[in-house]
Amino acid sequence: MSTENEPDRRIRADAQRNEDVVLAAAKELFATMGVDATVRDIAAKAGVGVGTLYRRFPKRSDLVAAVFRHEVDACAEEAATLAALHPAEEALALWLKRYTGFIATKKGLASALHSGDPAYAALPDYFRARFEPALESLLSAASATGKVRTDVEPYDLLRAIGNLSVTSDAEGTAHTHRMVDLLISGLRQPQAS
Amino acid sequence: MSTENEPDRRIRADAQRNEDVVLAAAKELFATMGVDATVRDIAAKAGVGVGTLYRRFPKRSDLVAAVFRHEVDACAEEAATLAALHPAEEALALWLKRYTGFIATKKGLASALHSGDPAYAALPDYFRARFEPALESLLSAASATGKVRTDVEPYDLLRAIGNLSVTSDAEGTAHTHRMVDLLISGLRQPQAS
DNA sequence: TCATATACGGAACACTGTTCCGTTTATCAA
DNA sequence: TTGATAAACGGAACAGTGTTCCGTATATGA
Repeated sequence: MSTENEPDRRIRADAQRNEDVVLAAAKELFATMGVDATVRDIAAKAGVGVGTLYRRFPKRSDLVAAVFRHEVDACAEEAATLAALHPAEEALALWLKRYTGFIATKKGLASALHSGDPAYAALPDYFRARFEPALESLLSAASATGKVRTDVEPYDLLRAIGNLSVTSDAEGTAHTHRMVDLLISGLRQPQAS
Repeated sequence: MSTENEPDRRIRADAQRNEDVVLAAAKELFATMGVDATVRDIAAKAGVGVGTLYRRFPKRSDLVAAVFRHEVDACAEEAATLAALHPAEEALALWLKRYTGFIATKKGLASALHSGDPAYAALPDYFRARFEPALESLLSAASATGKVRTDVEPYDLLRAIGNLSVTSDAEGTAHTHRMVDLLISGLRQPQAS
């Protein structure tokens, strides 16, 4: 229901190409200039007109949401990659660090998310739907090795890291990383209370 | 250093009057329409031109900050009033409820506060400077009656209520009030762990 | 009463997000 | 290969912000 696959009408090649290039430009500008980057700047960086951008993303917030979903996907998919390349326990730790990095880049979005804009209403669910299974599989694989505690709910862990990342000012990310390290080493003591 | 008192030049009477009326209009519009209320709307409601408004508040955010400080003052001053009218233990409980109500109206501001706008940078300190002594005196008076625990830091309590108030959606304020009630009754058990 | 520093009002400016529409182009059947 | 045409493109124009400017009005103190 999301992307039309029916043979009725295929999306035109140039349209698809422009959608990709706009997403890439938006992602980069959001990262460097913050979520307040201008629609005009994004269109210019993508090398398209604003009309083209608006055809695919009728509201500015649609573009923000699309970039967000893309980045959630990228981070979630890395769980499988890490699981394939590392021992379960290590993969878990590596992904949690990766996730912490992801959260750190979402400072600007946090306020937008709670802004009541209906365009963002679905994002929290998307966030959970993608991340919870990803962490779940890492966590259960790690638990199976016996070296990691088994009594931790994936969603609690996701939230805990999110809350630890709510720091007001500079030097905060260092603090966050120390606390997350603590959390990870806590995980490594199987079943201690 | 904040408001000129020196006899050099007194502020003109009409200017003072307009400042008051603008603040009142802004306070009401922020309450009813949210912090996104328009500068034009505020000026219109106050019955002044935008130029007049900008003379006193050079940035929109200055106006937001001024209203915020006014409301912090009002809430903080109520601590003394309640202390004069009620037994210490009761005054504490009443003020904490009042404070919870204050926090509830600051949803829209929360995102602005963390937005990095330098106009808001001083607000957290102002918040703490006004509220911490207010709660401190209520708390120590209540502790003196022996009916309230003595091992609670005022700032921790302020923050705890603030965090409890971070609810995502509807039905949230009911939940917040239940949790704050719990907190208050917890305070009433002297020195239990 | 008058000179003047101060303050006032609101048109105009700059910069947003968004819409509109004449022009261009990818697609596909003949 | 070639048209016909639906789809997509670009960017000027619109609407709604915050902010500035400046000619006019007025409170103040001598």
